[in-house]
Amino acid sequence: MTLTKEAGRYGMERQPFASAANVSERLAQPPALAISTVIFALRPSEASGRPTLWLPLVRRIREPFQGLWALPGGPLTQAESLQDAAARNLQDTTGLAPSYLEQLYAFGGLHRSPSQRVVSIVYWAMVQPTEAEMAQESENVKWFRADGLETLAFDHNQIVDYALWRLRNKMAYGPIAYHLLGETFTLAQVREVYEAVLDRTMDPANFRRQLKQTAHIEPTGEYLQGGKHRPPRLYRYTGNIAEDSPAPHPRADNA
Amino acid sequence: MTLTKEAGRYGMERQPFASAANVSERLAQPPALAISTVIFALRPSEASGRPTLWLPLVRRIREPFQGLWALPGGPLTQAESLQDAAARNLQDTTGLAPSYLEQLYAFGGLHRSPSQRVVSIVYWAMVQPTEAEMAQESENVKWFRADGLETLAFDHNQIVDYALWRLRNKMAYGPIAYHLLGETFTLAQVREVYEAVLDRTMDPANFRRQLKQTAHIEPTGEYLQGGKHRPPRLYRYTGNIAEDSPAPHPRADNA
DNA sequence: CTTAGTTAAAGTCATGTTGACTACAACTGA
DNA sequence: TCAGTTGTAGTCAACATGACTTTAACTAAG
Repeated sequence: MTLTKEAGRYGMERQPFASAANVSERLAQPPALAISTVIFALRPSEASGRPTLWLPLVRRIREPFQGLWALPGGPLTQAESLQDAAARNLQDTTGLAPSYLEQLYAFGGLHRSPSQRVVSIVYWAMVQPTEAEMAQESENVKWFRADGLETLAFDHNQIVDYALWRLRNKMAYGPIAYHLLGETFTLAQVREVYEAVLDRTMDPANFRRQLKQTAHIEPTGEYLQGGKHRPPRLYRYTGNIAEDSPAPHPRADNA
Repeated sequence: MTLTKEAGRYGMERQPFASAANVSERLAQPPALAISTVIFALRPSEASGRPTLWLPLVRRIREPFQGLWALPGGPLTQAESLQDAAARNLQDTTGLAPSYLEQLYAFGGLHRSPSQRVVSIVYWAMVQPTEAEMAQESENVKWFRADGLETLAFDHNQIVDYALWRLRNKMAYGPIAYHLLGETFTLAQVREVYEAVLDRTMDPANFRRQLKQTAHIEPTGEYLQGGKHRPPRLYRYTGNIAEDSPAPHPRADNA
């Protein structure tokens, strides 16, 4: 089982190893370090009216990729941790507070940006659709449907795809779905989130049974009024997001 | 559901957001970027003789933390991707080829290093115990048991703990265990890996049944000779590591 | 007031998986 | 030949899952 055989498995490019002698040369021009954030929120689809995934993008106002849409991001400030930087991006872009925030991946390919080499540490977040209704669209900030995106700047299409993949993976287990909803919600709304993200219908009865067993939710005692039919019971999330599994390391960012 | 309430959930530190005006100031002194690798391998325990997890550490030969043990790592070369840099660390340190290599996490706390701020992109790897028997110990490179480590340099204890947590998590599902073994192995050896990493005994009969159903292995037709008892059948791993779930994005590092 | 229509909510049943356990086979060494 | 050990297969109850049925609660039309 040689290295060459193994290399194909995890996509490592074979390449002669640099000698340890030219350390000074390596440090000559360190790569730029950027923080970006993939922000997911729920919005009713124009067509069906059912909730679907959306994310905000910003328009590039300079080269490279001027005019194209890109993930919100920027350089890392000296005074802020990685997670703080991601949260600040989110605040600057949408004006919303993140209901969930987690590191996605560090992208460090050699040719992600045409001129200088850029290493991007990307976070992904979820915001609740309640406050402000995510209204803060402008000339250079716009919300897009998460699936079927047009061509974005840099490798941001791949990054969004990866974030979507991880969102779906985390959704399958763990109670993250609640962070796309408001403070209170009906069980049908939770199911709609699962159906939208995982892209398949689920039996309402079985879904209810499973939720009551595993997830930490409790009825508020109130009911959602205003509908045309029997008003559904409202619930509240009571669990702690830090114990999701598989999940990121709690406080891994703080040191 | 305010930001303050939410902040406690994922451990984000509340902090005034920097204004967008002082971008030039931010770029004045960019953080240093380092690549480190947590390398796991299987070794028989001195006491019980059963296989346990070990990892190689290097001694710091300069300040800060001079004399303490640390994860192998170094700066990022301009010409190599993040994963290549991690693989080079592994090669320089152990001389072994990685059987598995995956990004762990980007650690970017403000005070990880006393003097300059350092952002570390950490990978974790698994090597097979066969070739070279991991013999390459020296004055400044030594193997340690993964549990019960002494105090390491920087925040490397936390990083190792996180890597262990993720290894256990990945082991529970997915067929990564084979990457700690050689090309051929017995089912009992696989079970011993699970027992060592997950730290609990497993029923041999049930373990066999599950493996045959899910994991992709096939008998080689040969048997392991030399034991005192009935010779066990030898197996070979036939699956593709890229389809593990949950897993890192295939080729996320290449762009 | 009655009834049709819709949704919430709970229950039923067959199927598959899991963990604990038993039984048998194969081999070594005394 | 026998005792001891390990590989291998099978059984069984407990449990979770998916598909489905049934009842309850409510609105709106007639």
